[in-house]
Amino acid sequence: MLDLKWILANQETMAGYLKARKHDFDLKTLVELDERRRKIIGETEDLKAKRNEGSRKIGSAKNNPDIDVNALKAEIKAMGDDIKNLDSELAEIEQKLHDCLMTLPNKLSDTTPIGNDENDNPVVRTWGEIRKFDFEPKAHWDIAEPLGIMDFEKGVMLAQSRFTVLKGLGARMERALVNFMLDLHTQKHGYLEVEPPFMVRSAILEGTGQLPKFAEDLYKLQNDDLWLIPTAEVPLTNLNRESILDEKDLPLYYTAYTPCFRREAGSAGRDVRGLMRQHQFDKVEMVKICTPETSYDELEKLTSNAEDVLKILKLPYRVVNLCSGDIGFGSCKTYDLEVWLPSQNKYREISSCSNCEDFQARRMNLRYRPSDPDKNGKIRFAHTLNGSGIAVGRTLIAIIENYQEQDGSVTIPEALVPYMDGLKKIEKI
RNA sequence: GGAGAUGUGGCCGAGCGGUCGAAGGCGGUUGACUCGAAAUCAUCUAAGCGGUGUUGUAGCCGCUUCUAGGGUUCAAAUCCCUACAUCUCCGCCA
Repeated sequence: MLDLKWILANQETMAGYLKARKHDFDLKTLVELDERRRKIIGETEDLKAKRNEGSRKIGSAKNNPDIDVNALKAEIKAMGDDIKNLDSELAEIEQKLHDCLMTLPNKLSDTTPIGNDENDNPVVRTWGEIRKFDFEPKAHWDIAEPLGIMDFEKGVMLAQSRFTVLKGLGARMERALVNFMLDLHTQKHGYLEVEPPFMVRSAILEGTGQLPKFAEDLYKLQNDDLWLIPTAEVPLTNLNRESILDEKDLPLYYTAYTPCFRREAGSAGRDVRGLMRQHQFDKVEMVKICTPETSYDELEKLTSNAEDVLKILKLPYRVVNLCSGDIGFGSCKTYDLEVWLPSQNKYREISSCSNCEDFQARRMNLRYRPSDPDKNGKIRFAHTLNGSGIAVGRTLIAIIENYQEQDGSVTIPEALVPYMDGLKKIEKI
């Protein structure tokens, strides 16, 4: 959510952002709603001021028998209906205004390039040597199934398509990757490990921006106001919602491993084979809460924290800066990390690191008290950032494909060996 | 699931129909003392919205907010109802 006052004062800028995002939005309605709102506030507040004054008079009439209390009561009571009507009209308008604001996307950073789609995302940097195979590299499903570490049919049998069963060393490596990533972020990068609920209330999803606009992407429980989380960003960012933090306690760094649940509505036909696009997948997430002054530096650090995972695993990747047409609803600036997949002969997204500035903080009323009262004594909204650190299933894919051998075995990356009980290779038994 | 108690500002905690946006304490601010620090003393210290005003964010006026949503009343933190949460006891359960 953006500051209504800011939007009204910068309508052209906002319209520019919307155009760059290719996002339809009727700013005029917003302006009109606000005008009506102010008008009614003026009327209702005048009436209330009169009412309060009258009530105060009655209160003081105890020691002043000259005042006709009954007449005053009748007079004030008569105003009650008007106030009630105006208040309910106001509530209706404010609800509409709020609904409207909640569907408005975030601003854009000056450093977010203008573009139409993923083809316009500039590459910021590339890391690692792409391995030259002296055989035709296979797709991960053609390697994993014969090894007995992934079972796609069983996933479908138990649930539906886009579910997979990991078995044996496949399941083991998934768990090893989670531990490796969490250890890295907690021990080397200074994050606090968190295990949050995997289900959250609607208001929590509104806080991070998944609701109200993207309900069709989420799994909702039938009998409760609870949804399965699509990412740990949701519970982590909301951890400090509706509170006022002290600047001296910032920045806050959180990391969590959680499964993520996504309906993948609208992605029918894409990545239907393999582990690439699942309804349920594991992810280690990083979230930061910080001051506006530091949030872009924190984004660089956050991104490099995610890159470290790939560097240590020696997986070639590149970093792209998402353009205005590709960036997410709630983000001002996003770096995507794309890992090299030999079978597809291209880079594929494995992490997404975003600075949401105060967009989410406004939605969840997450604020902080600046420590320097001379400069910025007022309570301000914090900035929030999130990034995958990183998607575990896709890391498994990347390892299997990049570390595959001609005989169908998979070498285990050196850094992961200690997490695999010293095992160096996954082979056919 | 059953019974009872509780839910107040950044935090703790009083208040139980009007003069309460709310005592007191902690924390924080500024000043005094000090070479400096600690201690002590004094001072200020809730947020949102609307208006006015300065135009870079002061001040002033008003409205709202004491878990949330309803209700009673001229008037509610205070009374009533509902929901949610916390604590205690019982039941159930991993």
